[in-house]
Amino acid sequence: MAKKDSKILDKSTEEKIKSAARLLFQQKGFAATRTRDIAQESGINLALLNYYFRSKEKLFELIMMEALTGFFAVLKSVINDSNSSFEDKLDLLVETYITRLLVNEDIPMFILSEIRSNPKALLKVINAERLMIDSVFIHQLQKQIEAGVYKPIHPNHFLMNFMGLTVFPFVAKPMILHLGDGNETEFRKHLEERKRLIPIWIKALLNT
Amino acid sequence: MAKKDSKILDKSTEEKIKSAARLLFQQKGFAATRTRDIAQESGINLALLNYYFRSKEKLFELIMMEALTGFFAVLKSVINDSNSSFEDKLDLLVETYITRLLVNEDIPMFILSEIRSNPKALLKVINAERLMIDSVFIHQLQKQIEAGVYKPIHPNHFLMNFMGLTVFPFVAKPMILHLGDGNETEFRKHLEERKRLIPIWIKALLNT
DNA sequence: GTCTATATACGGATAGAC
DNA sequence: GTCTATCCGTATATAGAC
Repeated sequence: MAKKDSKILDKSTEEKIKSAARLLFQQKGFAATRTRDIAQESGINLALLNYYFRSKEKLFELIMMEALTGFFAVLKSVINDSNSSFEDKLDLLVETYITRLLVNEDIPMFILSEIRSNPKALLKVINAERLMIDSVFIHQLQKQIEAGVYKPIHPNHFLMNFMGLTVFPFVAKPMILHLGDGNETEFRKHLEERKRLIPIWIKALLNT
Repeated sequence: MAKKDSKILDKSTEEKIKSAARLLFQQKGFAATRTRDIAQESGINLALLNYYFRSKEKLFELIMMEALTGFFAVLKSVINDSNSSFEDKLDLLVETYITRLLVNEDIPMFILSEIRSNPKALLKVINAERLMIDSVFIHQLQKQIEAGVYKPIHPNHFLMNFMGLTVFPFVAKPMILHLGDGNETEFRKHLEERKRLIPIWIKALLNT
């Protein structure tokens, strides 16, 4: 934001450090990541890390903040749009998230595992609690249930099912590859298929 | 195994250390856990940790090994039992895992996040790859599909759906509590309900 | 087996030259 | 802004008395 007027496309030092930090923090978590490794990975010197970001912790908070806001930006914009139907939102959410996660597979594990050690981090970014449960999305679901389109279900179950089907494969990828017959490419192919399948499945669950 | 002849029920020092280590490693992961904290938590002295387990790493490997074998013991015994039907296995697996995880909620996150940094750890314990995909359980599913009882589905999708619905809530608990209306007790109540619901849902998916 | 004291290494952070 | 050299706290591990 500050010094982004540079006409050159080369990443600034600051950006190089952030990229490396993102990579390492997301792969290994805060505690297992060494600032020295971040420095090396970004091709700069260790001292510059502190010069730009003051401390490992500050740098981490920045990365986590950006990951969280990025992750929830989509969600927030979609689930409270009153111009689209429940079914539209369902399609859009699944499609958008799987697409994004396929280019950045480590995000869910990163967020979930780090939040476990520091749950307050969530509060800063998603100031609104009950973000999902109070959304237009869920209200529309309840309308549909009242109208008899779907069978009754508790919103929390719906939430668990929806997220479970969509993001769990990314969290459990190593295990799934090991238990199943999967190689990397098979895995990605299945995830692509799930963009289409999950909305269908979710509706099936809502009719059961 | 070695010195378990003690007639006293008090936990041995070795066992006290292991309990504390289990607690801390599972909550915070390997890198964020300090051996000093394990010592303090178990009420013994730091030196004893190395006396019994040689190093932090060795202790961790032991804890992880036990977690993995515990986690997969159930799975292995159930999925290759040829005397029970596909549907029986489904019920039993969901019931067993939710029950166990409700008393030890950190296990899935612990396994999944540590495996990410060290995927080879899996190989040691689950020497058999394709454990799931080559099981009687999955073969029975395919028989049912051939018989027209269920619609075709790729085993990997089935695996992702099954695990996603069952274990994801435990992995994402903090997020789910935050996004939903959940307090701790609601959460547990929903998980109890899911013992009954998930098998029904899975069958619904298999008919879609 | 259990403790206190300590060796040793490592990782985060800064001083200061350029 | 960027580097090298270094400080200093902390964490693992061990020595050695009891």
